[in-house]
Amino acid sequence: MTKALKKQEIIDHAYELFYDHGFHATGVDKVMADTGISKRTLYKYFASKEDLIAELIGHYGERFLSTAPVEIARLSPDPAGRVMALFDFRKAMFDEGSFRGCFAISANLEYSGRDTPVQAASLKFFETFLNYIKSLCADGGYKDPDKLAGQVIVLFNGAVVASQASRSPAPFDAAKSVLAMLLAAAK
Amino acid sequence: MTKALKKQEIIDHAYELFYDHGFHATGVDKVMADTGISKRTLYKYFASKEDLIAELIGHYGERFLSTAPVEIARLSPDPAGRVMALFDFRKAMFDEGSFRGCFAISANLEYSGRDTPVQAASLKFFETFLNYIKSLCADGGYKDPDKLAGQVIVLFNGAVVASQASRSPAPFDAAKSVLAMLLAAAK
DNA sequence: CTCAATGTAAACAGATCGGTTTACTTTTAA
DNA sequence: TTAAAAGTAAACCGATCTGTTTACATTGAG
Repeated sequence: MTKALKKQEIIDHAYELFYDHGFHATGVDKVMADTGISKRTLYKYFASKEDLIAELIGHYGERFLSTAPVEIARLSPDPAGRVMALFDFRKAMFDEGSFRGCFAISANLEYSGRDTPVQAASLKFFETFLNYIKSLCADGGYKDPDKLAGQVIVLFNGAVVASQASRSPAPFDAAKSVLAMLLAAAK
Repeated sequence: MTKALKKQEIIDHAYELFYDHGFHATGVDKVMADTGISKRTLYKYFASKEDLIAELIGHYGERFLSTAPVEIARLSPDPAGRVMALFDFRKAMFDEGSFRGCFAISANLEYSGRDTPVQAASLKFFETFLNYIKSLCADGGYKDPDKLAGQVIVLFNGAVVASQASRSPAPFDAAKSVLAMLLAAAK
């Protein structure tokens, strides 16, 4: 097995464990056991637990960018409808139980207040995500797409967090009703 | 010192520690040492660490309800302006560095996916908070205050989380601009 | 004054934490 | 074939985790 594959294997297992059980609550021993590797190997690929988590956030971002745009374009062939489709996309994942909240938000809050690689990685993700929303707004032909994107991301984060906390996709409906107004005004 | 005072002392110290350093990252030993009590005393007042955290969420809610309405009424003598004043109230705390995110959201996310007293307590807080927003909407004379409150809380949570993650009050401005539209439409 | 309640300090339990290191085996590529 | 690279298992480090228990001191109300 090549280096890259081994590393990817660690990432895949660690990603699921941290996502499901939290960051401080999941020890590196669990990651080792789950992946089936020794501690030495783990620390050959990652300098520290926090560095591993930072890389996982990058992995989360890449996964999002490689799946969301395709699915969103499928949901709305019309570019103008894709901002709304972003919300439908996430809501659908909540409905089917495959969305467990935003990995980057969860990581950021759990390491909140400190300066760690985790903070840097999550801030980078937020920037990437905001840029994606900006592109959706611009391509949709909306006025002042940068300002609109800033409003949309707040709405989106609120829906994600509330859905995760309440284990219900209902907050997405409230968010979508606000978004509809926002989009109508920016048409 | 009476029972109630002793318990309150534990709560006060534990509240600060968990707020600043996170829940799993803060051990009960730290709470003991900081409060200046023995482990036996701690476990006399609280059955477990998770029960302690659940009570802290209740404490967070009480603290909010005993301070926010007063300050918000001061910020906006006109009831119609108090929904917006809620956002100004929190934004001001971010500006002065005294707001560290929502205690209940942080706790809920860190214990996400499991069924603990922490979940129950945070859900109860969200309900209390939503009811407060509903009362602000109703007293402000807005149409369909229950629906409006559901939209407002999503917006609010999004601003809180984004501010905490980015350590900037800027998301509150985006949220406020959306809220202004929302309130205008519900006038 | 006395006795029960409340507190303390500290040992103990068994487990886990992140991280390093040693000794040995397997794989892989020249 | 051989030597380097990469892997393993496991001991070790010092610290921490939640929670229980024991033995003793303080306190306060009747």
